[in-house]
Amino acid sequence: MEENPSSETCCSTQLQEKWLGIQDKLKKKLIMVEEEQTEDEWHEKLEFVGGVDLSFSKEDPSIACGTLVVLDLHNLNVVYEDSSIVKLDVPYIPGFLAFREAPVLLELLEKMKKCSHPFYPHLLMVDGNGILHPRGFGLACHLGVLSDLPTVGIGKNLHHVDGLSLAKVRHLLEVEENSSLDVFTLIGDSGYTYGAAIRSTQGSLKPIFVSVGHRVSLSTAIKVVKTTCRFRIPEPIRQADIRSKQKLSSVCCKVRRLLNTGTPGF
DNA sequence: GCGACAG
DNA sequence: ATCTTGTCGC
Repeated sequence: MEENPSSETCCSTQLQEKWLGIQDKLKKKLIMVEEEQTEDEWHEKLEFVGGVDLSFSKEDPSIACGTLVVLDLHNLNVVYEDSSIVKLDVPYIPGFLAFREAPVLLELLEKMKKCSHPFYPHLLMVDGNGILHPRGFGLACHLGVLSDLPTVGIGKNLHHVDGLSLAKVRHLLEVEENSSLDVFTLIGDSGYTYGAAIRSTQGSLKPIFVSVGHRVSLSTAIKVVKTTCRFRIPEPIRQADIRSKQKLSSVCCKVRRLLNTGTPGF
C-alpha cells in the first residue's frame, strides 16, 4: 500500500474550514462595548465573577477536567465550584482552542443556570484570549456568545497577531521606567486595539494579556483583572486551575484504588 | 522557504 | 496543556 501523507493534513484542513465558518457565524453575534463605566456602575452590578479552566492528564492527554468556580468579588472567596471529567477527541489547533475547550465549560455553566443558582456569575473570566486572536474571536468570545455572559479573556502567553510580538511588549515594559504604569495597550500594526498587557504583580517581567470577550469594555475588563489579582493570574482563573488539577488527580487516585482492589493479588 | 502559532 | 528539584526569599 502506498502511503498517503496528505490524508491527515487534508482532514485537518477540512476541519479548520468548517470551524472557520462557525467562528465567522458566531462572531456576528459578538457584542463589543466601547463605553466606559463609572466605578459605581460596574461595581454594583458585579458581585459574582466566574472563572473557568481545563487541566489534562499526564498519563492520557485526552482526559481532561473542566472546572467552573465563582468568586465573591468583594472578598475573593470561592462560593461555588463544579468540575467535569471528560475525554477530548478534538485536537488543539492554534486559533481554534474553543472547539476543544468550550463544550465542557458551557455544560458546567448551563447546569448552574438551569437550577437558577443564586451564585450564577455576572461575568466570566476565561483562560484564553478574547479578541486577541487571528480572526478576533478567541475562546473568551466564543464562550461569551454561546452563554450570553460578559467574558474577559486572559492569556498567559502572547498570541502573535497583527504584528504584536513579545519583543514589542518587552520594549514597552522597559521603556516605561515608571513602575506604577503596569497596563500597556496592545495595538497591532493595523492600528487595531486588541487588549492590554498587564503587569499584575509588582515588577513582574512576565505580563498577562487581557482582551475583551463579549459584552464588556476593555476598561472594565482591566478593572476586573486588577481587583481579582492576588497573584499574577486573576484569582477566578487561578482557583479554577488549582481545583481542576486537584479534581483530576483525586479521580485518578480513586480509579487506581478501584483497579487495585478489584484485581485479586495474582 | 522559514518561523510563529492562546491551551 | 504536560514533563520536572531544588532553591532562594519573605
